[in-house]
Amino acid sequence: MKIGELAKVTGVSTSRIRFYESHGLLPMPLRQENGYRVYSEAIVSRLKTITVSKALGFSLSEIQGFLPDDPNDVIQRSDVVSNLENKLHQIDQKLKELQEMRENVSQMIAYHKDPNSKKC
Amino acid sequence: MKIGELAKVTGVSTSRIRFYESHGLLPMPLRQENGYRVYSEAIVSRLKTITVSKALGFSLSEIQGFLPDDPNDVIQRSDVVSNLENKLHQIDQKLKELQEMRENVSQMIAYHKDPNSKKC
DNA sequence: ATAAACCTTTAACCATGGTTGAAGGTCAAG
DNA sequence: CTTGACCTTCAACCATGGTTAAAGGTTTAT
Repeated sequence: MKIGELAKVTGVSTSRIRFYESHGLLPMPLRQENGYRVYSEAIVSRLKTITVSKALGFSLSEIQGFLPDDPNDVIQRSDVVSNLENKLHQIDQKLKELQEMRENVSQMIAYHKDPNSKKC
Repeated sequence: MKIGELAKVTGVSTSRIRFYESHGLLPMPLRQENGYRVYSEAIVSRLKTITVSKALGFSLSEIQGFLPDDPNDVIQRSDVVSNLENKLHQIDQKLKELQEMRENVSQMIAYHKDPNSKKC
């Protein structure tokens, strides 16, 4: 498929696809004779993974860190596992921070609803 | 106090203080004859509020939204509460997503450790 | 054959949240 | 009176995550 179709099926704009490619999140695709990019199906799920990860608050460089270099490489086991375990650790860290944030905001709400209860 | 001292007591750089001022988060301070900014104590807690709010994940425009225009004014309760409740909702949403991602990554690790167990 | 719809690259622009530097004024100490 | 530590403004720069425009080539349909 060409870039326009990939954009359509993934909901990611063509400019963004090229942006991701230039920043190393997507591999350099094959080209047609005329220079048009040609994509395989593998790229669709990779792009979706990027989109989901972004929505979860991961930066592009974080995403780059845990995606395999080659979207066809499902199994570079040791690398992938250590990358994923690393990522899991980061997720747990982020969860902890977010939970602390929730606690703080929650307390701020309580305070503002009843300022007499406690000083902040 | 002058800007340097304010920076020292709040831990916020002078450039950042001027940046906040130019972006409406801090009111235009009085000036000495020579043009130097002069701050009162009230600005210290406002700056600290900004710092804490930022740490809680609020953007500068969100913070601007719930800080009173005049740092001597008491923050309007209803505004703050609804802003905070909104933020709490966003945090809960993000927590949910992050927990889902944790689950996914966790499963990916299990898969890569034992590829025969299940297809992904 | 010509328009539209597609593709290419490079460069500039946008917002966010600042920092850094240049060019200069002011103030206190030696 | 000069040095250093402050202060001023304004403009440029940085990273992040893109979009938009310019200038052009290709493909498809009428």
